[in-house]
Amino acid sequence: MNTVVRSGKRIQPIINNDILLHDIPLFKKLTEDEMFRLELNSVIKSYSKRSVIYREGSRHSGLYCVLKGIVKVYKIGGNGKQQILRFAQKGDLIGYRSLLTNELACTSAKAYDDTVLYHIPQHIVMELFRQNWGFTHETMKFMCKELKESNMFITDIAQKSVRERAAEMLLILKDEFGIDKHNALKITITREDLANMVGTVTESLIRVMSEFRNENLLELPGRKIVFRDVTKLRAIANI
Amino acid sequence: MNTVVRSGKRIQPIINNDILLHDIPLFKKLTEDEMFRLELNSVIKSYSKRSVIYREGSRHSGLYCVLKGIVKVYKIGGNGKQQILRFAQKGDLIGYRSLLTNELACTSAKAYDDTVLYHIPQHIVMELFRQNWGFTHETMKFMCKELKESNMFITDIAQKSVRERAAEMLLILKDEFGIDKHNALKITITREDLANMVGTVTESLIRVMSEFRNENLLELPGRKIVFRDVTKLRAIANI
DNA sequence: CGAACTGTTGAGAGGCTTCAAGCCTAGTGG
DNA sequence: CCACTAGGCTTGAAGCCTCTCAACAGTTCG
Repeated sequence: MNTVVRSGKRIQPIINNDILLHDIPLFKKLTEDEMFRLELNSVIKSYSKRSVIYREGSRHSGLYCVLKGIVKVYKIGGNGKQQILRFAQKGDLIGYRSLLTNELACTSAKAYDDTVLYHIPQHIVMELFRQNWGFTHETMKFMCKELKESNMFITDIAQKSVRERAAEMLLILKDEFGIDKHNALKITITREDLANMVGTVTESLIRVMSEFRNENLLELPGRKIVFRDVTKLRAIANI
Repeated sequence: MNTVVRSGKRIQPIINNDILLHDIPLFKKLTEDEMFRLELNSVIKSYSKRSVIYREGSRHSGLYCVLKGIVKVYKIGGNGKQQILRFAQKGDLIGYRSLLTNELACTSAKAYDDTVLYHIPQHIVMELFRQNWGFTHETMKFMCKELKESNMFITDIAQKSVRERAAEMLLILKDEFGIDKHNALKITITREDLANMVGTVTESLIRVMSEFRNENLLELPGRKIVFRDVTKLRAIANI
């Protein structure tokens, strides 16, 4: 049974049994030997909330896999405004684009929670790609998922109103991060970040959220977002 | 020297020396044997202008590579409006997403010109992926290019004005399809399609184009688009 | 406890869409 | 070859959605 305890260059003492590589579909494709070589060469890095993992325009040679926490992946527009492209969580890959193309990063990534990443150096990833098709295929499927979501998002942002997009984004967050027993979204997100996901300004997003509250679709106690009528939200989102 | 003349199932007589597989970077990665097997199993398909190649929601088992012509890849939004995601031309791949994930197509593709495609059946592509890392890597790099462009486009469409996006899109078309000796865009594109690329309605796009003409940045004789001041356009695009 | 950040609401301006009407042009059929 | 017609192109007017600017309340954290 492989656990990160076997990891060669364990630099952080955070690792415990909550975090197991074999929980992650991608790594299930590896043989015991490959796994051993991987762990011998990879590094587990932890990031405290709000710390930057990499920045647009920087070079980072390797692949990151999220083991724990949430990573915000975003781009800065011409006017300095953030556009959030996705939130990556356990099992998700980040930084693979510049790995494959040897270009500079075209996005930035920031820890949204206290986050633990698995960093695999470029030559190891490339070696695995060469020798293990299952691993490569799994990575390609992940890329496809992102492409599909990008295509959907481009169409939405070009054609839907802020109200529709906001409803849709709330439902996406609900699907990705889940809700607790009180129907409250598990991820805590600021209004500004929600606006930066939806592709609008904070004030507009707040206005729409207030509408949703007045229509009894949401409750908004403090920073929580509680779902009260998912069916109607889905109708508004027009998915 | 491999040419398509060697192709096994040559169903169309269109093939001539203009179209050579070895012109395409992706296929340069294949060995002579792989190339032979590829040509033995693949089909060259031709599509007349405006004919549909595949439709959103359909299943198409295989990979298409554009040999000649231009393919419009788009998505239909909730209101029935097209959002153009990209134009594929010689050497570009289409339809690889559903190939890798075994899902239904999430976009539609239509021949924009008289177009010739190379269709490789799924099992052959998968076989090549397994055995030839160069081929796989080339494909992954292509996917990365699309992801990068998607990320940029999402940020632009969320943050820039129609005027800025229109200028940028014209410059992108100029880079991708080139201009003739009179500085006219080589691709002929309707105002509606331009609007569907930019993510706006036809009327708004036309108004912006008229502005550009009045500011001596463009000439618009008939259906042509002639560039007169690329520098200023670039400034407006705010890249 | 106070500073800095986040959330909220209002008012006003402006960009973009919608609807409507007419012109142009490319392709078709007689 | 020409007339015709459908589809593409263009402009105007009106109104709505969204953004901007501003002020203030609430919250968090050192």
